[in-house]
Amino acid sequence: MSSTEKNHPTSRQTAGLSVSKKAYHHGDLRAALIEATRQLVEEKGPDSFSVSEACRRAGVSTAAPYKHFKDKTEMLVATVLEGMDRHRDKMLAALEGVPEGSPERITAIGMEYIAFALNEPGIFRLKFGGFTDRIADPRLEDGGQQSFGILLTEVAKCLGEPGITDEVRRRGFLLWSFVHGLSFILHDKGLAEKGEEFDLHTLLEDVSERMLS
Amino acid sequence: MSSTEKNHPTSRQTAGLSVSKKAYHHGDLRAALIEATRQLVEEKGPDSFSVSEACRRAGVSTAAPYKHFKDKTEMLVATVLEGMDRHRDKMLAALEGVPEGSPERITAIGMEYIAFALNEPGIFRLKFGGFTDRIADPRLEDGGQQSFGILLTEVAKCLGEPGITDEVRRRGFLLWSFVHGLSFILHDKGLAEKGEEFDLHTLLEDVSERMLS
DNA sequence: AACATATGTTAGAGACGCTAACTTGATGAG
DNA sequence: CTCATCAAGTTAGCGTCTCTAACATATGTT
Repeated sequence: MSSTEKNHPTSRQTAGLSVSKKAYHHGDLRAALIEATRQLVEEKGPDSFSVSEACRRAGVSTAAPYKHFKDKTEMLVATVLEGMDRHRDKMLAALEGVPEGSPERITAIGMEYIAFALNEPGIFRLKFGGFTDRIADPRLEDGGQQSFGILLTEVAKCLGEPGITDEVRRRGFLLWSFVHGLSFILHDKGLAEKGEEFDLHTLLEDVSERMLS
Repeated sequence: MSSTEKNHPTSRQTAGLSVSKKAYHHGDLRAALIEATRQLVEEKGPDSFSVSEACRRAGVSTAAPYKHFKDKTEMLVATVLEGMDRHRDKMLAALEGVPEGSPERITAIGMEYIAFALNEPGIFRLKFGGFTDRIADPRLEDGGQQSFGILLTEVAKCLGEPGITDEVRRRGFLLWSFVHGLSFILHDKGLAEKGEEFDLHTLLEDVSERMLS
């Protein structure tokens, strides 16, 4: 996993926030709290997460986070954003070496989408499970659009379209819906119940073909 | 509309018509609390829901619910179950008058699924957004299986298969994934953003045809 | 009428979110 | 080097929340 050491300035902030802060007492409490939050969200589930417990894990007082985050919600949002970054990077990495314009690129994105839901169910749920519904943060919106944009680009190439046409957008939307729903179902029921009944890769290939033909 | 619930001796009856239990102090506090919970979950969102506020709305003390529910989680689960009953009934009602074996029955189910996500986003999120992930309640499992079963029955008839064969299960699973994902996306982004870009009924017809052919 | 039980109440413990006020330590100016 | 400044931590405490314990009362059975 991401070995966030105290000396490494690994806290890559997304646009909009102040520049990287230097190490004072703790080192990089902001990053440490995000990591603690991520762990707890995975271990106990997003509903059972508490700021206090994250503080205990980070070894600071319960008031410390409020020097870095406005409130609990912003702390979770920051953790979600960090997860979205990783998710996007992994999807892009999954495209490496796969021939341009091949439908296999679509399934590669889908497989990575599903993998994220299964490997990081807590973050997946925070990102897509409705937690962000009532939060108006442009960074959340941008992250989602970026992921969708990656898919649309591949769909356009697969269909031989010159760019993001209406037809591309429509097909992409259908594919996105399917993969999104499939991820949720697998996330809910677990790989054991449904992942063994159907081979995921075959399933994705099947759907990609149906949607792109 | 009958609640098909088998009760253990302590908890008598869910809300509904066949109230074999007479009115004591309140009348039917259990049903009142479920209704208050449902309202609050829709108004404030599941995350902001508190038992205390439901008590205020029902006009009882904050300790009263614990005579009817083990804890906050069970109170929310009861509310979700009530919503699942309504959801299932509405899906069945949507099939009335639609010719047997026609793919229109598939789209009718899908439209009702989506309608639930849009009309009752709070309950939808509680049911599918991961809240029930760590809760092992057979009634939750049964409810989901029932809805899936309705779809599978229609898929079998559409494909002309004798029963729930492996192929039916596979096609149904694909359709379910798509509708599930579509509901989530519309739930997230709202009908304004995506529902205007694409006509939902046409979208569903399109996908049904692709999946069933 | 008397009793047992279901259903409500008040009081309070313990956890949590968050704020106010104080303390500490790194940094840069002179 | 000294010191003022300010970021980043601390403790103390308020209000709210979940849930329990102990008590009070309605119901309906006998």
